[in-house]
Amino acid sequence: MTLNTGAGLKRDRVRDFLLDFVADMRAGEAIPSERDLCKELGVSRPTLRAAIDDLVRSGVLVREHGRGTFTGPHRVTQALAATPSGSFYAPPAEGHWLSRILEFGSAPAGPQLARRLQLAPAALVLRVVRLRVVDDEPMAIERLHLPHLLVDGLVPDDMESGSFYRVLRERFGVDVRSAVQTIEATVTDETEAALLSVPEHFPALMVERTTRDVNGGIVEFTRSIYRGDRYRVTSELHFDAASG
Amino acid sequence: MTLNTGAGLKRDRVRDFLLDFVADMRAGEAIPSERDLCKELGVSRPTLRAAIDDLVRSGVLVREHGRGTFTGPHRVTQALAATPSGSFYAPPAEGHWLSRILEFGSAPAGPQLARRLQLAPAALVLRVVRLRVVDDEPMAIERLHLPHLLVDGLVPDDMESGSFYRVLRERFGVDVRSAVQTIEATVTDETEAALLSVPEHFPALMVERTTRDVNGGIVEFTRSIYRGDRYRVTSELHFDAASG
DNA sequence: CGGCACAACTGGTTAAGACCACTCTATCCG
DNA sequence: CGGATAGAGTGGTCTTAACCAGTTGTGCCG
Repeated sequence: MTLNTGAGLKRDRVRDFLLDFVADMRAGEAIPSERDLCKELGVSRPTLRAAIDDLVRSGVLVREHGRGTFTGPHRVTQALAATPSGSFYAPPAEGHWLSRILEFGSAPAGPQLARRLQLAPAALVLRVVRLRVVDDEPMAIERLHLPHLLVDGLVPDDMESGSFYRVLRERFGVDVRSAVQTIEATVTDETEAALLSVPEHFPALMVERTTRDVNGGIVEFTRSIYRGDRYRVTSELHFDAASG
Repeated sequence: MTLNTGAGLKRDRVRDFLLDFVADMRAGEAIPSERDLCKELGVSRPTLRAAIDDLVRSGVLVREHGRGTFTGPHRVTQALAATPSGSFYAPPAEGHWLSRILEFGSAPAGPQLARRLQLAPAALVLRVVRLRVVDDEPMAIERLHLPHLLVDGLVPDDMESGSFYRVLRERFGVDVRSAVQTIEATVTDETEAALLSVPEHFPALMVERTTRDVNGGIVEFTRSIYRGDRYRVTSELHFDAASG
């Protein structure tokens, strides 16, 4: 167990060594302790930690304070192959989609939300935060905001499974018609990373969506964080003659 | 010039101090040297560097080896406000869009590209790599691949400015009609970071696009990297009665 | 007067060691 | 027998102290 004597930064050589070392381990297995690795590789702990930092950032390793450092729960390459393509609105039937409700309650809109939902700032808004899970793998965090008046009587169970839009239509007579969404690149913050089981600063998509009903009234404003390694957005576009 | 004595990690306090310090500086201005800051703040250099690392990762500061550390060329909040919304196909007329051609040449397709473009692996493919620039700020890296047969005689100048799709139509009789694109979250690698003037591992959108002409033939396969702080994708969606 | 070399910066990397915070386990005491 | 506790092991943070590698300006020498 020794380091390549090749050129390059020591930190990078340590990183590459660890990458090889980890390659034929199963997910979630522990690697040797930092102090042991230092002795075996003949590098200082800061150097070793810098190498591990890289691998933690890229999701290969996961640290647990007081317990050890473990191989990541998944490989990114595997993850990419499993990515469900399709629109955000019609997730593929494959896999067991579930929602874990993290937050459910009403409060006054406040200035920002009031503008987004075109309500008075004092109007009540139902705020729901849910974790979307497919086959026991967290996929996304959705933060939904709906005018409370529109969905009075909605209970958390309504959002645990099945189609929320169907519930809106059948129970509340709200007929969703159109949406404007913006997609942008971001990275996870601490809270999001923990919920999605990915490292902090992991690539992610932030999607903001404003949905309107048939009358043009705003039904919801939703801000979601999707895991970058599990989600891709596919869309088809058509051009008319004037485009260029 | 001294540190808050508040609780929390020293690294975080240094980071917050620098954030304040930088707040009323102009873009591109130099901050004091690391050694000076250490003395003035009473922290060790690794601690200071860890704090600076955070700010470099988030784009607030930019390091230049041998020269110094500078405030980022932009503020993220400013950048978000200036983000051009709209489709990828009709960038707003505002701002001076330019392209810097980085690569321009033909080569055999090879197996992967052949599949993407539905060509024989030995067929020639024109590969163009260009940096899209708006108002002197790099925005995106586009890697285009076109069947060489389709665009024989295309020169780099054709892609420097104006609409590439118009050139295709007027010069080569290629009438672009539809495209399928996928968007996913990623972070910049070393090369991309350098070209886009952002830190490595900066949030970015990767967009893959396959474009077809009126006859259904494949015109191009393009893989682009867009700066996450400068680009957002907005789309409008309409539901029919069956959706849910 | 001009070009080249050196010196004095800058950030970049690595080392060795100390101490803190958290987790787990094994042992001791009730 | 069971629960509390101490200790050993883990990662987390911070310090001091070098040396390496680029950049830039100054001053000497041709």
